Amino acid sequence: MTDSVPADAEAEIAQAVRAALAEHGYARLTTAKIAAEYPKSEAGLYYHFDSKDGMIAAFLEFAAGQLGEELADIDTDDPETRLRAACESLFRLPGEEGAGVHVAVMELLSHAPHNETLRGPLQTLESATLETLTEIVADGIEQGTFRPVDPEATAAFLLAAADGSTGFHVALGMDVGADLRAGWEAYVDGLVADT
Amino acid sequence: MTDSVPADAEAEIAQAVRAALAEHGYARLTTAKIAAEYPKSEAGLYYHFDSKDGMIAAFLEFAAGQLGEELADIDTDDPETRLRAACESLFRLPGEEGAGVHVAVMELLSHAPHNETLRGPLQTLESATLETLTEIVADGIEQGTFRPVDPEATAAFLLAAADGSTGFHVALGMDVGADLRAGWEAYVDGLVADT
DNA sequence: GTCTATAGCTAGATAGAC
DNA sequence: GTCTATCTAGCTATAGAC
Repeated sequence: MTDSVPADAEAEIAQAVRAALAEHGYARLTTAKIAAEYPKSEAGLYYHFDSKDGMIAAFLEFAAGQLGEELADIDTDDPETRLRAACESLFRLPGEEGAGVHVAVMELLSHAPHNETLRGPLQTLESATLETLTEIVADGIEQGTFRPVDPEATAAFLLAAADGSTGFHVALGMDVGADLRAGWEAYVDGLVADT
Repeated sequence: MTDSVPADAEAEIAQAVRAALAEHGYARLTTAKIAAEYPKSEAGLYYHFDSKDGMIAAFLEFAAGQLGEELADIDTDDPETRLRAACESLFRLPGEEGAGVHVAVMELLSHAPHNETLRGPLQTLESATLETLTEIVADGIEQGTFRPVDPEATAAFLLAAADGSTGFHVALGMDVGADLRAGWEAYVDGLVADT
């Protein structure tokens, strides 16, 4: 309970990776840039990790934990409320607090086919999110809140839209933000059963 | 009309960039790898372009042209048919013909916030696609085929889902492919006005 | 555990012959 | 226009002092 700020070294490095990734992007990420976001030296990184990829994997584990907690912390049993809260979290725009993680994950995701080390942690992260969304939708159908859609397909489509909105948004700028929000809200509206 | 195979050098290099990008990913893309997909030497690349970024920008222009043509070639006036054809094209899975372009664009898209040179061409490409989708939806509403949704929001959401499905899919493997297809088909079904 | 220094390598880009 | 050879910078990772 004493990890208020001085977290352990590995967690600090995971944070440094997140910061460096958000600022420079994966393609330009270097251990020197990670060290620049880390209070200690570049060589110090290698005391805690064997390689740069190891540091990135540590960040992914941290990100998976944070996203999982965020989704788990939604404090309601109502499927519609839960789904809307999950969307708020997944569609969070760059610039809003916590969005750096999405941009960073998105970068790594697009590089996953070419990097075996990152593929595992990324699959874990995406699968967990997908499962949570599927559960929410399935619950909603069972309770009669949602129409009897295909839960897997709905969750996959929604998560794809969330992942895509991050990249799409950073490329085009803020002016699509409102459209994207209107888009997912309308999608969720369409799931709700007509009473 | 003699450009059947021996296209001009710049087009050949754009193709080499596409191939190298698909195989190695943006983060590991080097001029040596581009040259490996190019019939001539690495130094030859620099006779036609000033920098590696220039070569990538040339690929993006080529990709924009190809995607634009693909969408323009949809040979019908029926908005529903056009939208479904556009989705077939945008949601094309890795492995299917022509999908390499989507993966490559997706990689570059995620790096756009950190690279000014690529941002312009990418914005052009995504804006053009967005505009086409918006038009199709707006036409459909006007003709009474689609419900009176927000065309901009619908197009943005759909394009985000398409962009995301590429990255999402390559990270998780083929088993979400069917869910993603079911997802976008259900979404389009939901747009069609009840007669 | 953390540092400075640096080894060893590979990248992007250029020089100059042909 | 295309080549081979190479320059210089910047990268990952390690050595060895403290």
